[in-house]
Amino acid sequence: MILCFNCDAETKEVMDALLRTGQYTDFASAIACAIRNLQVLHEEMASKGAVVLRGVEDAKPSADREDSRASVPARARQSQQAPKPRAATSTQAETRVDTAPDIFTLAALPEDAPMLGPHPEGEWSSGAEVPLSRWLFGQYNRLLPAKANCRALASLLREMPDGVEIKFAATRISEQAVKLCAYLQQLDQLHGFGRDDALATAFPAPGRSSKGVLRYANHFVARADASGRVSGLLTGLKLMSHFSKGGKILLLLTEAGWEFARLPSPVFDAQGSAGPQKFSEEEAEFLLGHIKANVPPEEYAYSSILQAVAAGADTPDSLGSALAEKTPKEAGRDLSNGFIASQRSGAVSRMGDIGLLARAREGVRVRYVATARGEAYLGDRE
DNA sequence: GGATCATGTCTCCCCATTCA
DNA sequence: TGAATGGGGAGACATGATCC
Repeated sequence: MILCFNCDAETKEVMDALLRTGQYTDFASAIACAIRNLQVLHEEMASKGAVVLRGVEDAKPSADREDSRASVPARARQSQQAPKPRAATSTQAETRVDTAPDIFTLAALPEDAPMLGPHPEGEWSSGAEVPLSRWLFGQYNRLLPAKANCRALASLLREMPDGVEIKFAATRISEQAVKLCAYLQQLDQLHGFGRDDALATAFPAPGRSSKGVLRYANHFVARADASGRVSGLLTGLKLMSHFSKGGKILLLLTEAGWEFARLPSPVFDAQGSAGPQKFSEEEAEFLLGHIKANVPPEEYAYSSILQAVAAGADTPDSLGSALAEKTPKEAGRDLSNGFIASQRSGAVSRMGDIGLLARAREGVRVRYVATARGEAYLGDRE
């Protein structure tokens, strides 16, 4: 895109000086950076009434500083040393976020329900046996982003009550998700969460390639293909609905998406004291009930995996083989082992988030174990 | 400290579609 | 009709955890 604007000699000299620092490749990158900074200033001023610039030392997590260690529980102190944070970068080192960004908090939601979209018609009826290739895409590997994005979409609907344009929503929410990731990484470090439990998994890490942000936008918020077909985690879980108007695709929450967004979150609403739970009991029960009633592919995935595990297919390889053998085949399609592993791993991780299945590590090997909730889920179905 | 395993994330290739 | 583009999917690579 090409934009033109008038600029006086003094401003031109400032831009030349910025380019001479070597930190910007051209005028466009310097201007883009300036506009982003202006946006941050506006948001900070709107929400907090002031902007505080801090040095890198000040920006380190307080738990790392000697004077605040006494207030950190012993278990958490030990665990701070155990897990290594994801690839540290200069940007990450300077990022300190005490709370979830406003857009993900309960306070950002409209008081009354926004206009909601109809429950999307699905291809599969309740109780259908869904081929592995038609389950939710395995790279939708966590459910916490679904909560975050329902909140964020509800927040955007306050400003745009007639529907949020899909590209705007994807861009805006994924940018905010980078800040959320920084906050969640801090919580992971504080609580000593390893890979299986990390809250920040699936969110785009700050300071890394913009492709991670794009991936988050496409996979976890929404994207439309050339034919206008919308995909993504929220669509797959029927928490979001969409419609076309004036050549644009607009997004709305479904009733389930709105209800899910409204439930208090132990992660996003804790204001710096978030505990180790991803979902409250109420959130987990709500999501599970919604999936059982309204999302046949996910319901079938959960029950197939729980049945296979109960029958002894409780390792990654044996579970993959069992699923490939026992789930229906899609005509004219052979699945590679890699794709089966991706589908299996994604579904198992989502089940872990909702408390149906746990990974038990025995040395380097993993066994899948149904939790009490998982056994109850299977019992209810049979 | 190297090897191994499981999983998460990123990149690239192939193919279908669109455009000139 | 060939070039350009975009998306889906598979594989590559990175990371964390553990064993020996």
